[in-house]
Amino acid sequence: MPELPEVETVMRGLSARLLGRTITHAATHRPDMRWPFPQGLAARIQGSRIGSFRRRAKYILMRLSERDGTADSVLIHLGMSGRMNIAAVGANEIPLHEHVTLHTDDGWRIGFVDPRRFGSVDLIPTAAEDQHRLLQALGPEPLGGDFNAKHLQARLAGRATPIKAALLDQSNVAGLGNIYVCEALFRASISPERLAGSLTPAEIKRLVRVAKQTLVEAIAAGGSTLRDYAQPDGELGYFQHAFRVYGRIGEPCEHCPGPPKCSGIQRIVQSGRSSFYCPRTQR
DNA sequence: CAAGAATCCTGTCAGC
DNA sequence: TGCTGACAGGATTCTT
Repeated sequence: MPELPEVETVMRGLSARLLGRTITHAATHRPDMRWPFPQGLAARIQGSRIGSFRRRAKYILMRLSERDGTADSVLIHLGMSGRMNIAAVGANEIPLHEHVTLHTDDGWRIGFVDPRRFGSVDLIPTAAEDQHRLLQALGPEPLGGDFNAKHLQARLAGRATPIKAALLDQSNVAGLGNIYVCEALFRASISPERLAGSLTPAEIKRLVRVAKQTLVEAIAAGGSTLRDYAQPDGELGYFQHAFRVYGRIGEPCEHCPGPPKCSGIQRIVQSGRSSFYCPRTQR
């Protein structure tokens, strides 16, 4: 899925096109994705003006202007394969795997496409956004000041789980996914198999620094384009060209001579997910 | 409680 | 070509 940099990029794309527009028509094309859509979703957002956008972890919050004394936010998660298509209003047929469609007063059609349907859409009161069950247990934003060595140290202390899994745990830090955890661990020269509680203060400090750095660079690149991710306007992110270990099995890492002197980047499976790392430089 | 596995779903690609 | 199995950016829920 889209991890934090991709979600941030999608949110910026939506914001550029939709801010201040009115939703003239909304429709759902099935009753659910990861979870059932809230009752009357389409009818409840139809006629609303889009006031602002916010990202929290890998969630997008589209805030609607006040109606009948309360303001609601549309909570969107892109799951693994979710995409937002923005196009000029054209043919009437619904593209394959488009589950929600919005139309704006200035003639744009926004389609939420998600083949695997791990994504979700909910409608919640803006005033209670962070109390939502999906947001309530999230850890700090990785790019915020609250994600620092002291915080991470406290969260990792005594933990017997691999650091890889600890960083994917959204209650420790919210927004890192498989790619950026692999990349951050490489940059910090820490093996994904190290037990979380065994990291030294110096390593934790380094990890926090390079994780932020990786995300900042990825956002600047417009995210990473793998199979099916694209920005709302169809632009492709290009951070995938900057991957140092992700998907690069057998290649030498940037510090190593590579085969035959060194077997290069390896792939292992940890809690069902691929970890890519260099066993020689990551200890 | 904590850690790991199973689960939801579809598409794509490698190998035979 | 067509079939099969592995794998994919996530995160909850179920087992041990």
